[in-house]
Order: sequence, then C-alpha cells, then structure tokens
Amino acid sequence: MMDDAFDLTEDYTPPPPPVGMDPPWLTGLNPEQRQAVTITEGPLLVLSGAGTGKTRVLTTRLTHIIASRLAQPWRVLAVTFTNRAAREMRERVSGLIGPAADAVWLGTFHALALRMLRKHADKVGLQSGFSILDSDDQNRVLKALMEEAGVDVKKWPVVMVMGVIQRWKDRGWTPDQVPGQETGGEIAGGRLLELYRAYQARLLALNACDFGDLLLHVLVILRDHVEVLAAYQDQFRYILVDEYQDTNTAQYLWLRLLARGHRNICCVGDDDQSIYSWRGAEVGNILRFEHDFPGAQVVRLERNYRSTPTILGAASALIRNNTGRLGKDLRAAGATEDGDPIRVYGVWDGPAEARHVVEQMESLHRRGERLASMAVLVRAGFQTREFEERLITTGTPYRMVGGLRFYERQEIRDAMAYLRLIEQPADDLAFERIINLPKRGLGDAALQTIHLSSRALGCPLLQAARSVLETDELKPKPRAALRGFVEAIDEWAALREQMDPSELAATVLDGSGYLEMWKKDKSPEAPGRVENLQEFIRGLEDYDSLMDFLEHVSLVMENDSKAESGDAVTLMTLHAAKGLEFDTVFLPGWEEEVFPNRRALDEGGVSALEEERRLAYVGLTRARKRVFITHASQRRIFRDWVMCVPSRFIGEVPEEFKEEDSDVGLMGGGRGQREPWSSWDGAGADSGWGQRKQAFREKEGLTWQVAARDSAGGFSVGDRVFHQKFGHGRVCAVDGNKLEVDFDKAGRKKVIDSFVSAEP
DNA sequence: ACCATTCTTCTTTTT
DNA sequence: GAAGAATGGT
Repeated sequence: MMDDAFDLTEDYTPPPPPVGMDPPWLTGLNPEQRQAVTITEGPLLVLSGAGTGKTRVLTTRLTHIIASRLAQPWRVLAVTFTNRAAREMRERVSGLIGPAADAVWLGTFHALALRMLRKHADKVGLQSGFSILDSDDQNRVLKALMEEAGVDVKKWPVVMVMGVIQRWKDRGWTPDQVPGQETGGEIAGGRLLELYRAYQARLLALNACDFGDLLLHVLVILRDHVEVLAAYQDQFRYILVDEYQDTNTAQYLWLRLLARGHRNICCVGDDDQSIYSWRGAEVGNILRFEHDFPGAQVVRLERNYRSTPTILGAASALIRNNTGRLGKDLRAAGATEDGDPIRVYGVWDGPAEARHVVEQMESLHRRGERLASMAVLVRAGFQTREFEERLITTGTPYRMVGGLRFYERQEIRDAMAYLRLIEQPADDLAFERIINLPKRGLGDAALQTIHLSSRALGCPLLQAARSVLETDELKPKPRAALRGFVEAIDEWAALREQMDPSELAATVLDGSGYLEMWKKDKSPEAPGRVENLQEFIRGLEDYDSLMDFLEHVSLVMENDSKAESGDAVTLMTLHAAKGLEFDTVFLPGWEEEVFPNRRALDEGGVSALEEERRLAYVGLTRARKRVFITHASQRRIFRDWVMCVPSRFIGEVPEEFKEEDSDVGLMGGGRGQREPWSSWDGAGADSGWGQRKQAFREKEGLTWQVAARDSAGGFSVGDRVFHQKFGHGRVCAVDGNKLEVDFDKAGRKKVIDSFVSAEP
C-alpha cells in the first residue's frame, strides 16, 4: 500500500519506544491504547470496555492517520453511532490537527449514507432533492396502503407492520431479497411482503425515503454499480467504526463492501454494551469479526479510568451472569480507594422515590457537588415524569435529554411541511398536512377531488391541484382558496433563489397565515407555539440552503437547541446515556417488570434478559464515584396500582459492593434477609416471577388505601357507591370492571369501577 | 366544514 | 391520564 515512513506497527509493539520518539499525540496512552492507535494496516478489532478511553483512542487514531500522512483527510471514513459522538470527535480532532479535520468523512451511518445517496439518487429512482420521512410520516404512508389493501389496521397495528419492514431493511433486504421463509407469516394476513413492495413504490412516487432506506439504497447502488463501489473503495483508505456492537446487518454489509480492497478497517466496540438489538443491531457482528476479516488483530482495552473499584466490581459481577460474552474484565486503573458502596434503597412508591432521589441530590449539592455531575438514568421515557415534577417543585435545575424533541412538535412539523413542499413539490405528505392549515375552507371534499385527479394523472398532489383549477370540479369558493394556496407556494418557491432560508421561512409562516393562526389562538399552549416558531426561524439562520436545513432536521433528532447552560441535573434514558459519564448516577425503578422490562422479556426471552442486563451494566458503569439504586414496593401503572418486586439485578450485585436500606415504615427496613426488597433471589426456585405481581385498583383519591386493604376490585349488584361526578347511587349491573349504576341524581350510567368507591 | 365531546388505547429503548 | 380517533351536533 503506502510507503509508510511512519508505520509504527513494528516499532511500537510493546514495550513502547522511548518517549522522545513519540509524536506528541501518542503521549499518555497506555500500551493497549497505543496499539489500538498505531496498528493502522489490516483489520483491527478494539474491544473496549466502559471507561477505558475509547473516545480518546478513536480521536487519536484519526489524528495519527492524518498527521502521519498515511492518508489525506478525505480518504478517511469515520462512522459513529450518534450525532453527539460525531460532533465530539470532530471537535477533538479539530483541536489536534486544525481545519483539516473538516474534510474527514465523519458522521453517523445515516448521515454518511445520505451523503452518498444524494450523489447517486438517480440510480435507485430518486431525484436528488428527495425528502427524508420521519417515523410519523412513515406510519401515515403505510397506514394508507394498508387501508387500501383492506388489511385490518386494528388487528395488525401499523407500527407493528412498520417494525417488521424496518427489520427487513436493517438486514439489507429489498422486497426482492426477503427470503421465502421470512415473509412474516400471518402478519397482516400474510400480505406483508406485498405491503413492503407497495410502500417502497409509494416512497419513490413521493420522491422520499425513510431512515432505513438511506442505507438500503446505498447498498443497492454499491452492489449494482461496480464503478461507484470502486470509486469509494479507492477513496477510503482507512475506515473507523465506533460502537461496532450496535451495527445492524445492513451497516455491516455496507462497511464490508467499502473495506473489501485495502481491509484497513478498525472497529471499536464492547459486546457488553450492546443495547440496540431491538433496532436490528447484531451483536454477532462483533463476535464474528475475526471470522469475517481473516487475519484481524484484536486489542483489548480493560483498564478503566472512570469508576471506583466498587462500581467496577458490582458491574462486572452483574454482567458475568450473561453467556456468550467475548470475555473482558475491567480493572480499575485510576482510583486507589474502593469508594462508596452502591446504595440500594427501597421506597413506598413512585413519588416517594422521586423525593428520595432529589433529597440525595440536594444533600450532595450542599456538600459541594455540582448538579451537572449527577444524572438520573431510567429504563423508559415515561419514568422521567415523576422526577421532573419533583425537580420542578423543589426548584432544582435539570435538563432532559431526548425527551420531547423540538422538531417533533406539531407546530414545527407544520412549518417544516411548508418548507418541504416548497423544496420538493412531490411531497404529498407535506401537501396534505398544510393544505387546510390554517383553515382555508379546503376540507375532505376538496382533498378528495385533488386525490382523484392525482391518481388519474399519476402526478403529485400539488400538480394535480393545478389541473383541478383548470376545471370546474370544485365550487367557486374552494377553487379560489386552492388557487391562492398553489400560487403562494409557487411564489415562495421562486423566492427561494433570492432569500436565505430564515427569511424565506419568516415570509412563508407570515404570508400563509400560519403564525397568525397561533397568535390568535386562545388555548394555553398557543403562546409557547408562537415562541417555538420564532425559535425555528432563528434556527434556520445557521443554514445556507433549505435542503441543508431539512437534512439536518431529519438526521439530527437530538434537541441541541438547549445547550448546556448552567449547573443542572441530567435526566435521561439508559439508552441515551451510553458514552456519557457522571460522578453520581441514580438508577431508579429497579423492579421486575420495569427493569428488566416485561415487554422486552415477553418478546425476546433469554436474549432479551441479557440485553436488559447489559443495559443495567451500562447504567452502573456511567458512574465515576457513586451509584444510587432505588426500587418502589408499589407503582401506579396506567390506572392500577401494582405491587413491585425488586429487580433480580439488585440480587446480582454482590453484598460486598452494596448497602441496602429502605424507608421507615416499610417492612424489613435495613438488613433483613428474607424481605423481598432486601434480597430477592433471582436465580431461585420459581421462574414464574411474574406471578408475584398483584394488581389492585385505585378507588379514587383518598379512599384507595381502603381498596388496597381488601385488595378486591369487585362490587356487586345492590352495593351503594359514590362517584366524584355523579354522586351517590346503587349498582344495578356488573360486567367485569364496568358497572351500571343508578345514580340518585344523575340517573343510570355505565362507569368503570375504579371511578366509584364504596359508600361509607 | 368545523367543533366539541366521548371513547380508546397505549408507554421500551432511537438513528 | 394523554393523545388520538371516532362520533355527533351545529
């Protein structure tokens, strides 16, 4: 390959050379990290445990390749899993080698694939200005197709069907490549493949693609066009992949194609942190690496610089319960003291948990810990709510990562639809969204006419609308309205040339009356929406073209608008926390059914349990100094109160690393051995842990404790009951949890039993 | 066409 | 316990 004056491979196998010979960027690396950076030729797998300096290795490796002139920046492909990781890497590398870093092909799989797809869109039947649909749009399209095909959407939820299609895409299967035995069986009446085909056709007609298509289309292009593949293979001399354990098959195939020539591919990952199998990630990719890339070298990074020995001990013990690991043991490299034990604390219910956690935070804060050094990591998004409420009432600043995303808000999506339609007239989804927004008197009837015309002419809705205007299919009033709308779109499209995106957006939102609509709106959330729209216009200032902006929005689903300002606690899901670290980590909701999550277990069985355990491992290893685990003995789920059993994962943390306690008044507070929340033996006798759960209903307000006592939900005919809204009455029929009650004042009503209480 | 009300179903994790 | 869908009234 290259004539490398700087090929350090030979010289730098341990023991390392004298420090004097080091390029500056290699100083301070431990021997394994040094190998991971300097073995540049041939396939290399870096198994990098949590906190072992993975990011540092990646950025240094990139720097090493470029600064040693092994390749020019644009000949390096560096793939990350999240936008955050990409940004961070670019910043760090820029700091080391300056503006040259900008030329590196660095980004997420999706961003990089998009870059390729824009260039070769025509080869898969797209035009270069194509839109990227978000999941909402995807479901809308699929739903329409399912209804058209007469598939019962009630029986086969759109999201489920979409899920299967996506998993097919994750494996790199176009409709023609779905294997005969994998066609989804009974799902959607056995017509899944047909729907997939129709969906793809529909997307092409919309000149749009979804997230999975970004990779799938590029795969098709690389497979079918040898010259394109050859050009990319020649361009990318070095390939770096972050979070390799989370790549799916499509991504793997993409990488393998690109790396096939020189095979200078370096994948960094940790099988113990694979937490995205539900999204099609194949842990197998990392386990198979040496097989797929013969002659691959493997470097293990096991020196952990992040956490205390206690935390590492706990995390290692926990993860050892998983089978089929590559095997890797973290050793503490930094701290000399064991550090605080893991604090396991039992509380009564959700609100008590939030109170307890926030109290701990405040106490740490008083002792001088920054709020920004603390994080609450939850299993599922909805769990953040109780904490938010508590943090708001105590006035503790916090920041939510990943929660409600700016670009998913209704008003922002509407505004985007205007811009999308201007940029891309074939975008029917955008058209439908805004045709009558604000109200223009163009309702179902008008839309139907346009649809009909669209189908007859085989053209997009916007164009069909134009042809409808030439006829008298519409009554004069809607016709005038439609003409106004179409002409406005044309006008704005023409303005696109002379205005920058931000100005254009302002003009559009103003001219269309959309902004006005919210300003006039009396609802309590309207002012916020107006504000968001103004923020939206401001945000556009950073972009040169509309397309750049739309692309950014499609790919960067993080809310980077709220940058880290001030000292605040972080609230996020365990998934979102991957790659981050905090001094203090709070892990609430460690109960069976919640974590490990029941739905996950229902679907994936043993392998799902192992993934849940890896998630627990990720959570523990985010902490530098302290971990607080909490579990509640009951929790409100939907409208029921559910008894909770402490998570088996608590039992998997050896006693020597943890200290258990619970609220006063809870049985077995302290160190009792037989209490379910102090040590529940996960490996114990019964596998039917789900049976330990008992549900009982809340009886409205304060009376629920009474209900809890007799724990029955049932009323019988003749019982006198009380209802908040209808007052007193007598039960005259019972059907499951539905009651028919003769109310003294309100008459006979059907009510759910949880809304009435026994009359005192 | 539009609005208001009730009914329903759902909460794993996200590029 | 919210947000969407479906229904019914103006």
